[in-house]
Amino acid sequence: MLAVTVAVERTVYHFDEAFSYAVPPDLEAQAQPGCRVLVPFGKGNATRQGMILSRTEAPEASKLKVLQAVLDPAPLLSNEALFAVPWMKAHYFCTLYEAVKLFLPVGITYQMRTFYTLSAPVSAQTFAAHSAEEQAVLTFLKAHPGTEHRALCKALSLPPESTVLQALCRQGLLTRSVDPVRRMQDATMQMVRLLPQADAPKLTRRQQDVYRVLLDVGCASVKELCYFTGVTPAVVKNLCAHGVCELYEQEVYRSPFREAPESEQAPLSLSGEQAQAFETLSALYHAPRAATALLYGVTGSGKTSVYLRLIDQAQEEGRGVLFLVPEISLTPQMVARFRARYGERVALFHSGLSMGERMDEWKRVHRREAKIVVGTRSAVFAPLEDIGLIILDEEQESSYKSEQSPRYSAREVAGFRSRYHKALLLFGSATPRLETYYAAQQGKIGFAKLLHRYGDAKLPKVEICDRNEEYRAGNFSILSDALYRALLENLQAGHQSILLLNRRGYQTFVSCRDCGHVMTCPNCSISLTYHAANGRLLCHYCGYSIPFTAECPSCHGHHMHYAGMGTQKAEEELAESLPQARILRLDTDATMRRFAFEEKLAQFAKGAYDILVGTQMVAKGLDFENVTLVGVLNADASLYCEDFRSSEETFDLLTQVVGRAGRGRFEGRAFIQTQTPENPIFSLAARQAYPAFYETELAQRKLMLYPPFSDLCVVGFVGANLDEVRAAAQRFFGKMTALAKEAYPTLPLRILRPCAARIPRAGGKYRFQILIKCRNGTRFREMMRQLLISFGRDRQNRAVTAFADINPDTVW
DNA sequence: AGCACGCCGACT
DNA sequence: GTCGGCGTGCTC
Repeated sequence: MLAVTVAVERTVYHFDEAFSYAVPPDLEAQAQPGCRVLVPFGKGNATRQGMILSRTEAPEASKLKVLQAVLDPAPLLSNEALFAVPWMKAHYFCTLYEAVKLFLPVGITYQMRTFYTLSAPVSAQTFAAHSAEEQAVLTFLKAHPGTEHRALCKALSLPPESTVLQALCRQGLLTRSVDPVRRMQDATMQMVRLLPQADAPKLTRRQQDVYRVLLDVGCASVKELCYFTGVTPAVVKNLCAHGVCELYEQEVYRSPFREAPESEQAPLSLSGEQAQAFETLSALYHAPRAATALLYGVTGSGKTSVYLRLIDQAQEEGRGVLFLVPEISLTPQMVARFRARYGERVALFHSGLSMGERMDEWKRVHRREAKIVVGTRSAVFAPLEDIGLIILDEEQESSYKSEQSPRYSAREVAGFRSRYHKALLLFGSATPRLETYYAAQQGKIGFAKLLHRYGDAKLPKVEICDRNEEYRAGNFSILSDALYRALLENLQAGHQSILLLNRRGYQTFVSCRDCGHVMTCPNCSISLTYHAANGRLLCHYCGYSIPFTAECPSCHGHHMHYAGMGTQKAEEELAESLPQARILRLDTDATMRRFAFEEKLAQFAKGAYDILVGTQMVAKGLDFENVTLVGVLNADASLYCEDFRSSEETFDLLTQVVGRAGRGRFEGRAFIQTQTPENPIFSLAARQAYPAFYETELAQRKLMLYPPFSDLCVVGFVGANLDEVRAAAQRFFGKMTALAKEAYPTLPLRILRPCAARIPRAGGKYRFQILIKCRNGTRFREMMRQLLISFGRDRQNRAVTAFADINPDTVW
């Protein structure tokens, strides 16, 4: 007897597995792995969706439940995806179906909807025996059989908690059916074509116009035909009625591209250094095995040209390409460049697409009509076959890691796919993560370098401004004297400026305005966070805390300071000190619509503004000729936040923002405002000296046992009651230490005690965490799986949910 | 997460 | 003597 294993939707991690179902004979042919199905599940045998993972043989006597229906005529998931699903579950502690969903566009999902119909005509006697409300339901359903639950409630304005429908079903008057409904239909276009035997009888003038065009082209969309001939659709319809032509539907794609591609096949000319990098990477691309490589290229060295040359090559050989970018660098210019070069072969995926656009781009890739996928994190799941090349541009970006369940890393998933396809996985960056550069240096992955700016453009001159001096002198403005003067000069010279307000981790750390001393944890080399609730400074890595005092422990001054600053306030202050300047403010926050953002940037490019103030987003990717001055208002904000990656992120940010100035013919200047000018990170970033930064930072990581010398695993606990959350975390900690000792004595582990999360309360729920320094291997993940399952099964933890995240990119 | 089974208190 | 409260346990 044929059986299938099925990933069932809406299961919970601690009882999730591939469930087996018997396949009735009539579904045997259709029940293929990769097809969605409906299955009975649980005590009540409620219908649920599932995904067939594999076909197996079940013993004749087994009492399996039976598959109800197969929803897809052909598999939606490839063998690769089916293979990846259990892999995702093991790595990211999600359910099988959660993993399945990542591979599908949302629009393609079915929703289970309840429909009501009258079981039989209702006699007048029965009708009269019911309440007014019930009578309304019966009357409505007589007129509109098969009405969906929500529509019915809306039409009769029934309250959501109403039990009228249930009651009528119980009495046998109504029949309820639960059916799957596609969330998003295929888009179609109405087309018209000439019928073969059509000899034109007497036609009106307008009909003749249409007929003549159709003779020419054979078929056309009704819309276009009407536009072309200047008639209304009625004329076309009439023509069809005369048997001259016929209407039909054709599927069309909802496209995220606003314009047709302008074909431009500019030949790529590579510099000697670029050509050499290309040769190195090309050799890895052609290797018979999967390969990983780092393309380390200083800002402005032209990494993109190398990428494009590699993509050309993969295209010529007919292999698929996955090009991933962080959200912020997916600019319209970049998309246009890809479109111009590769036309319709490019599919685009990013968060700004509508559900329909996303689904249709997915379909184009699934049908092999597009072989180049460009997109952000989730594009890593695109249904590409025969991948030859995967590129992760700006690989250090934290947007490659999902912060919601399933907490996958696009880097790792890309690694999985490159191994499956024996493809080249290429990481590109001017400031790679330490882990990646380390692997390249150790020879674990390929290494190509671009050490010179293209065309030998000069780096801007960088000045580091010591804010402490000025604070002591009473200048608490957001602008240091030097930066203020430079802005003024730039304004008078008619050049533009960019100011970065570093908001990552701002307002969390405490520092002294007199001497610049930053309060850090003695155990973790991480800055302490001020908690107003108990008036203490806290370390979220180890739980260390001290009472907050107004006195600086270093200089005994009394100007301890922990306030942050928003872009809005910065803009106001700026307008006050430079009233003649036209200021543009840009926020990363999703509050701003996509178009508004693009529009404003275009205006800035045209010179409608003098100064651009913004957050992280202004630091990366923007390329304006006339920008000759860049200022970082608060370089420290991201530096002393409680994350071991803060140095790396700050270095990245500063390097990028400094690279924004002087990209055109004018020489650029950059100003970095800081309270800790003695920190070597500033002069290193000013010189774009990544290798030197890498050496110092690597030594730190080794000392503190941080990546690449270990992996970090965060176990998070969430619940409405603080005591219960704390107790649950404590129990987990106890179980884990015991299990580690008994069952995994050889596993390298350091389990830190439970403590409140960095954001201890969010969405009305309390959050605790346990931090573990570990080795992310099969055995560690197996141990974590056991712990999470037993946690979920323990009655005591009912009010608390737990999750695990290995190597999260941002502190929770 | 749902859903049913089961064992105690307020009603016909 | 029955309806239904929610505590408990299972999900092919």
